Formats: sequence, structure tokens, C-alpha cells
Amino acid sequence: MQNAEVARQFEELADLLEIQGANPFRLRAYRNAARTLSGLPDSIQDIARNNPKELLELPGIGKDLALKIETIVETATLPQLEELKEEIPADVVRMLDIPGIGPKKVAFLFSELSIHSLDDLKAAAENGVIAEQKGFGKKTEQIILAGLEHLSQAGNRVRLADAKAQSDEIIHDLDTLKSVLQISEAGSCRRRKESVGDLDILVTSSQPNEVMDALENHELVKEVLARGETKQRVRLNSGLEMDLRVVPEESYGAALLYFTGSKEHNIVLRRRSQERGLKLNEYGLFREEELVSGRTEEEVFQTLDLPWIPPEIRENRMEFEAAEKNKLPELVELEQIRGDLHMHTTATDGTASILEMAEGAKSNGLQYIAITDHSKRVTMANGLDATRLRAHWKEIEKVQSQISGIQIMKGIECDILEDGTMDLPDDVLSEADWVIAVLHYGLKQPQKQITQRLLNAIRNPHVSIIGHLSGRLIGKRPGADLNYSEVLKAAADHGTMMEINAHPMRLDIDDIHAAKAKELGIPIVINTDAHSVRGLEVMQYGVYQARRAGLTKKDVANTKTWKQFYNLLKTSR
DNA sequence: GCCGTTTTCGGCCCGACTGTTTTCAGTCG
Repeated sequence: MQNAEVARQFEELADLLEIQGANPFRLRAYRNAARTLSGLPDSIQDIARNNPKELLELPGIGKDLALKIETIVETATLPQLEELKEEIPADVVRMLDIPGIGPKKVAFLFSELSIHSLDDLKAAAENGVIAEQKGFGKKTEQIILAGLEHLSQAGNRVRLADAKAQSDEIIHDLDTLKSVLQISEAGSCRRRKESVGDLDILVTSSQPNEVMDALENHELVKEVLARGETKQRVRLNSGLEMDLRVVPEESYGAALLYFTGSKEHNIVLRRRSQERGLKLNEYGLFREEELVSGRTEEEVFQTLDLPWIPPEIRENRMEFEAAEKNKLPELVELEQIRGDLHMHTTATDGTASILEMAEGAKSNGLQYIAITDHSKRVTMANGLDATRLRAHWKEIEKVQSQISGIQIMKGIECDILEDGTMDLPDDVLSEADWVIAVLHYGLKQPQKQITQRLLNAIRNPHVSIIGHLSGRLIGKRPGADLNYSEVLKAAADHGTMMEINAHPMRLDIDDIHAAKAKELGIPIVINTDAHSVRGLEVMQYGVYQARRAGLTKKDVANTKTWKQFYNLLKTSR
């Protein structure tokens, strides 16, 4: 039972209770608990089984929810949830995904109009039944019909790299308008969250209407969903939705804070404001009617006796405690990265030669790389057996003699086989400068078995690092069911490093577990896993993820100079 | 349902926009 699954059940329970019209604060309690669980690096199952008392220490978990967690862990479900699911069909809950339709309307449709399925809903809208109801109308009917069309893609989160590319392009184009004074991205995109639900853009301008017109006519924009005096919502051709907000200059900082979030971070800021007799909203920090601050984020934080907190860590996880003690981490930056230790060449499934990859990395300013092609188990990628690998390493030595200013390590991305052994024998691995051990197959094995595979690899003295630990593909495939606590503890004990794979689909390990790895003193390496020269450019996304985990230069081993890194490797063996 | 240096009850963040309304509820972020 993974933390995410327990969280999902609480979310589902909250949705169902909301349709039933339950106390909104009770719903919030369930949703807060779900959030606590998804942000928890340790296994909730282990805690519930071994130290159930510790559940009460978790924020937002009280007696009742602790008991419910224990029940879910033991029985895989919750009687209360099952009962509610009997009462309210799954299709009725799905109606919540129609934008503009919320719990109140769903409850009415279900109990007053006996609409039990999406087909019922479509029929009722088409027959004009819905438009006749009190509180509904012709427009609502249209919203429902349009919403049913989009339902399959609604709620889909987009990977950061895809979202940010669109956001950047629109911001760049709007910024050319004379009437735009300041412009910034906001929302989860600015926080560099691995996936983004929608985009937010904040503008100060003398001519809000001109800015909104420009957005409306932008080539990436498909349609306008809402438009008021200061706020516009559009849908892009990609399906992603974008909010534009126009605020006065004196409010820009407060608005930037507000729209960057996270919601949980903002709630703490507002409570903090209240404690000081102030009120914080998107227009500024106010004492009664008087604007105290709001022009810049720094100013607002300062009024609340806090240093400026970087957007990536505004999640109400550790940032307030650190800020209070004046111990905010100096987050790692792309410019500090000096090596890239996971990449492929034409020897397996890459598209560039060893020399091309080395030259590409060098022109990106790197001092050292590792060439890490696949091992033989990955037949699809033409993985290397011992003979081909040794020849490949010879080739690397040859290239090294042809190029200066960059160190090329002889590496291998070696599969951890389903039975827990390595895909290549120890004597071969012992000849490598750098061994990345990874899971590619058997990702669905039960927790005990797959965790054991990783433990075997971590304890292998020739393994330098574990690559893309969970094997997840964001939005496509969940990661393996791992016992993270055991894996990370073993890595810390054996001096095995952990990778943050920078590929936008992977970003693996994630921010939560990277933070845990840091806490345990495990050196983290951010790698691109590039399969082409262009693939080397995704390093930035790995750095974003590291920043979200609160990692500093010191925590990331490939910020070291080649010499320092070489020494670290020698001593950790 | 959680929480507490205003503590075991009574709070729990704040505002814009829309549609269906005659002053506001619902939805959203």
C-alpha cells in the first residue's frame, strides 16, 4: 500500500462527502490529510503497522484519521468509503470534473433529477430538462454538453517542460506590448512542479484590455473561457488552460505571491498576517484600509518578518521553519552543474557518437561526463554484453585522446535483473569508472521483492549510483512500489549515490524523496539520461526538481570540479 | 475532522467571475 493510494482514498471520500453536502471544514480535513500523506517520504504503511502512535504527530492527522489510515493499510479500504460508493455512482463523482459544475449542482442533478450516469446527464441536457431547473439555465446546459466532450482530457496534468514552453512563448510575446509594464509566470509552473494543471500569468499594465485582447488573439490560444475587468481565462490549442491577471503596480508583489502559491503556503502567510493585525490578499498587505506593502514579494515577506522564499519550496513543508531560523537553503543552480553522468550513444539507443556527446557537453560548459549505454538485458535498445562493452570502453579511451577540456568516464547503465542479480558480472563492472544500476523490467513486482532487488544492487561494491529509482513516467506509469525508507537507508549506509534523472518524463527520484536523501547525507547526482546532443539540455529540469527538494550546491555531487568528484568517487568505494 | 502561549469549543484564507439573479449562490483558483 503506497502513500498515494491512501491519499487517493481520502480524496475520494472528500468528493463523495462534498456531494452529500458535508461540513466544508471536515472535507478540508480529509484533503489536508491526503496532502500530508502524498508529501510524506516514509511509508505510511510501515508507520501504521509499527508505530501507529506516530500517525498523530503528522500534521492534520488526529485520532479519527489515524484510525482510518490503519484501517486502509490493513484492509485496503474503508467501510465508510465503500458505503458512500454504494450510494453515489462513480459517474456522478465524475461530473465534478466538468468545469463550472461543482458539488451543489451535482447533488441537485443526482437527487432531484435522478441523473445517475453521464449518459443520463447528456440526455437531460439535450432534452432541455436541465435548463428549466431553478439555478440552472441555457448557459449551464451548454457548459454541461461542452464539458462532457472535454471530460476525457479534463483534469489531465501536463509535464512541466511542455507547460513551461507554452507559458514562456506567450509571456515573451505579451512582453513586447508597450502597455505591459511587468509580466511574470506564476502558479505551479513558477514553482517548477513536475506537472502543471494550468498556467498563470501576472501583468501590470496601464491598458488591461489591450493585454487581454493580445492574449485572446495569440496563436497558441483557442478560445476565451471567461473575461472580466482584471482577469481572463483562456484555453490553449493544447487543451491547457491559462489565467491572466492584471493588477496595479503597487500590488504586483502581493499578487505574484498570491498567484504563485502554493495554496497551503499562502494560507500560512495569511495566518501570519492575521497574527500581526494585518490582512493579506492579492492586492497587498493591509492594516485596516491602509496598504502596508505589496509592490514586491520581498517587501511583503519582510513585513511578515521573513526573508524572501524561493518559489520552488513554497509548499508549506519546511520553508517557514527554515526561514524563521534564517536557514533557508541556497538552492542549487544550473550554472553550478559541472558534470553529466548518464547518457547514451549510437552503441545502444542514442543518436550521437561518443565524440558528439562529449563536444555537446563541453560546449554546455561541463568538465566531465560519463558514457553509460545500456546493458544486454535491454535488447530493444541493443544493450551491450561484456565483449561489446569492453570494446566500447576502448572507443571511449580513443575519443578521450582526441578531445581536451572534458573528462569522459567509462560507464554503464546496468540493469538489475528480475531475480535481483546484475545484468553484467562483477569482474566487468569492476573495470568501469562509473556504474549506474537501474530497474527497467519487473517494475510491478511486490514491494518486498523489488525492494530487495535494489538492496542487492546498493550493496554491490561496484555500483556507484542508482538511476531513476522508481521507474515512473510522469502521467503515464506509476513508479514501482518501493520501501523508500529501506532503500535510502541502505544507500546512506553503503555510500551509494542517488540520481535525479532530469528527463522531463522521469524527474526520478522525486522532490519528496530527494529531500529525504539529502537528510540522510546521500550524495545526489543530477543527470540528463540524454539520448542525443539536444537531450543534454534537459539538465535544467533536474535542477528544478533538486531545488524543490531544497538541495544546495553541497548536496549535489556533480557540482564538484572534476578533481573533487574523482576524489569523492575513490573514497566512497 | 483538526487544533490550541486567546485550548476542549468555536474557529478554520480570500476574492473574481458567471449565470441566474433582483442581491446572490456556486464555482474556481
